Amino acid sequence: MAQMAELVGSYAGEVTVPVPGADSMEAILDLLRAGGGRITTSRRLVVSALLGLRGHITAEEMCVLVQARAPDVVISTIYRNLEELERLEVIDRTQMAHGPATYHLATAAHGHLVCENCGSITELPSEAFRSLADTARRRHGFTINPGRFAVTGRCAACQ
Amino acid sequence: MAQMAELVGSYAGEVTVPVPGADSMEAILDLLRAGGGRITTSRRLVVSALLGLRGHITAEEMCVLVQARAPDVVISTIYRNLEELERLEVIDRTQMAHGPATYHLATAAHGHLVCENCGSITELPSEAFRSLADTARRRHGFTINPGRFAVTGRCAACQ
DNA sequence: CTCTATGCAAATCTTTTGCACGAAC
DNA sequence: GTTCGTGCAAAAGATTTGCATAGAG
Repeated sequence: MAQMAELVGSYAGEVTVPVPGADSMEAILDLLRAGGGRITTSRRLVVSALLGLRGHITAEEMCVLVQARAPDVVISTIYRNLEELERLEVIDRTQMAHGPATYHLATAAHGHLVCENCGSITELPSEAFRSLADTARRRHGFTINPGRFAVTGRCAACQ
Repeated sequence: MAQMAELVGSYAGEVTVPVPGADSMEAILDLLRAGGGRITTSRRLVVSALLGLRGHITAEEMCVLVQARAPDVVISTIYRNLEELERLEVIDRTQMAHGPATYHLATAAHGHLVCENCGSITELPSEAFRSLADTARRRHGFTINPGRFAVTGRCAACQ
């Protein structure tokens, strides 16, 4: 998030296209509208909950939050809302070891993909490191620091 | 266990305890026997299937393989066998995005955890990078190279 | 008015669990 | 003989789907 601010800060303020993920209510609603989607109460509440969240959330937890303001919303609607937001790349879905999947805004970039060939840098959300971090901790008691190291490989252009 | 894995490289070849993962039929069966476990037909077949496998496998796929030789083995037994092998750290379990979890031998180490503080190096199985690799490819068309970069952080001793 | 999203209920898929019996040691 | 693992059946947990209707544009 801090890194993100740094990198984004070098642009002028004109950019309205959310890259890589939308992070404001209006930007996300516009994304939903873009493909003929409609803005419903449940969608507004789901997006609102996501924006007011620092971490991840399960579909069931989201359902509880949404139902606090719209009791009639049912969990299958929550799943459909989250599925659509994932399709739009507004959120990422992470399958937990045993329990349910968790969802989170796809904005905060913490890791970096560095191309061995052209040196280009691509930001990667910290959630992408969750599984790696879990394995390192569980098997070795090692705490990784995704913001500190570069993940090397070949970018799309240099394959 | 975690500490042992870190130190393995500095020992001479006398060590017979399989660290970090067992990779031969007898070594794994010994591990099962160690805690009072028993060697049954289904366990033998599950271990055999794992050893003759290059990649990952789901519980259901494993069940099919085992049933080819022992038709009466039921899938709950497969789950229990896999759970036990995971507990013994013979295999790793990876929860797939949507479908079922997959299991694979925890032997091949490809990545490295490097402690920022003491510089110690711990090997990490390439499977630990699966989720990271999938995200990088799916979202950015980027192919990571787990063997080439160091994952930094704090080791158990330097927390 | 048209077409999408929702509520509700049921289905599906994966994994877990209780229990009595059979097998390993 | 004791203890552990298995088969069977049922439960549990998470997610998806069909369908009629309400609601957004």
